[in-house]
Amino acid sequence: MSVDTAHRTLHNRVLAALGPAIAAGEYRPGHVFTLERLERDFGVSRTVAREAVRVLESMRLVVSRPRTGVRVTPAEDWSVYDPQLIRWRLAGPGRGAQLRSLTELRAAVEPPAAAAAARRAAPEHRARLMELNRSMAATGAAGDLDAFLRLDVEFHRLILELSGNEMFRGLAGVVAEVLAGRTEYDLMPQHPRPEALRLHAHVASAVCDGLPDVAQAAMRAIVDEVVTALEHVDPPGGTDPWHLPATALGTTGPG
Amino acid sequence: MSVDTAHRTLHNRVLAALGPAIAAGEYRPGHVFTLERLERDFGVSRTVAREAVRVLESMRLVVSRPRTGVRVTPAEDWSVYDPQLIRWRLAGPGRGAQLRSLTELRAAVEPPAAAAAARRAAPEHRARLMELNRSMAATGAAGDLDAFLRLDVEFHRLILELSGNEMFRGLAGVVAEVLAGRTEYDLMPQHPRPEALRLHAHVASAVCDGLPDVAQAAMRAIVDEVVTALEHVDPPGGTDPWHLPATALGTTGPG
DNA sequence: TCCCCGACAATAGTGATATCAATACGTGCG
DNA sequence: CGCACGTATTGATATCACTATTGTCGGGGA
Repeated sequence: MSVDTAHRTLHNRVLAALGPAIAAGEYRPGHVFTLERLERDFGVSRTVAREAVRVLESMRLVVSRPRTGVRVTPAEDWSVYDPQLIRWRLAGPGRGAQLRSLTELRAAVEPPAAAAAARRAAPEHRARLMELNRSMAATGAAGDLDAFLRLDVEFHRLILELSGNEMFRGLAGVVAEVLAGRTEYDLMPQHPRPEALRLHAHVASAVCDGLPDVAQAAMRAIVDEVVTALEHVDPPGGTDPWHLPATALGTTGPG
Repeated sequence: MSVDTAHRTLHNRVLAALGPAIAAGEYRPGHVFTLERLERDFGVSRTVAREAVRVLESMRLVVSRPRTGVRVTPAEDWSVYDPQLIRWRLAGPGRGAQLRSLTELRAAVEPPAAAAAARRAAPEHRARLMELNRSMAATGAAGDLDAFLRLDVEFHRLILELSGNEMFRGLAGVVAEVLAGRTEYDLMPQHPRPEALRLHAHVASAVCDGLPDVAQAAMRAIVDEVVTALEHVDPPGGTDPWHLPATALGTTGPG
């Protein structure tokens, strides 16, 4: 999207270099930068360096203290819900772990979100779900995976939005990233599995008809399938499934 | 907590004034500040004003553009998971809505987190749960609500940490705020309800014994009770339950 | 006459630099 | 062992030049 605006300013460019490096763990917790060092390394003024540090500080990646410098914070203190940090981690070596934890988060949130949507969504918005589902079926049958992904993302985003809960809605971007990550790593079959499509249809119609329990159960079936598939190919402590070829994984349906 | 560190720097003080005001909706989306205006209003230098704006920008409360100024963003674009923003909203008129949406989020996440804890927690950490639960029972019986709240918070925090999912763990602070908000507004009885305490015990022992389904069900009972109590006293579009006297609400157990 | 488009100028953020103040860490002395 | 002082580093200010954006104005075409 707004890649240009993201790098429009100098401090954003510093951030785009420093943030991912810290997020990737290239600097141990406790590592200390000095502003002067940042100025030299990035060839920027003190003003710019400090602005970058302020943003990093606001996501708790670093703390800045007089006489000490800018100290890297232990990862457990980071603001793990910061969209920018999520993106940085998804772009780095932590991608697998990040996608796994985000997938579990999805699995937790989307079923209740579907239930809430069935309970609270405005009537005029519910039909859009059915429409989306029809488009998904058509695009899936045609084998247009790109278009299908867009529709799948849109479907899940709409559920989260219709839930009427701003915290649920706030995860729309995360869900989009996870879905994109799945297809990117070939965890998606060439043609979406019919069963998964049917489950999406169930969610849509249950929300339309105002049946929270049905919507929740159908959505839970969707996300649980994704989670168990992930666990199955990735026993705790095992290798990173996102870096294995698709054939070794057994593809799963749309989520 | 670190109130001093939060206000240690000038830009943090500007932030502490501007952030809550924007979060409270005192400035309409589209409202424009100029840096010069901020300098004058807060009596700070341009550097400080800019640093504050950078942080606000990183939580997407504002966008800063040349020739335009610093424009307030529509609320639906805000980074609603930013801990600072959550705190600001909890401190303002949006407190009720914020607590409600956070409670629903809790209800979604904590049961799967309990299941994950039962599946993955390190053996040496599980006993601590039982210990905490015993303390809760003792403190609850003694009627020490403050100490009980601390233990309750600690209990739920531990579950989220033992889940082994960093996104779940990242909600520990949120859960603490919600629990504190509940007691603060007298939604808690003088003595915790025995049934709720028993449910907490069930969660603890199920996690200890590695029974994900039991842990999840018990935790779901805990949080569902809270959510339904909340819905019962606050039909959609109704008045704000957090501002009503406790007697009108019917108190509920620890959560 | 109206509308569209390009150029220009006003405006506010962006970036750089110099300088001083405040602070906290470490050392060494009492 | 504790306190004070030196100093390194951030915190804050002032001021400059640069740049991007937008609104406007004028010209030309429909």
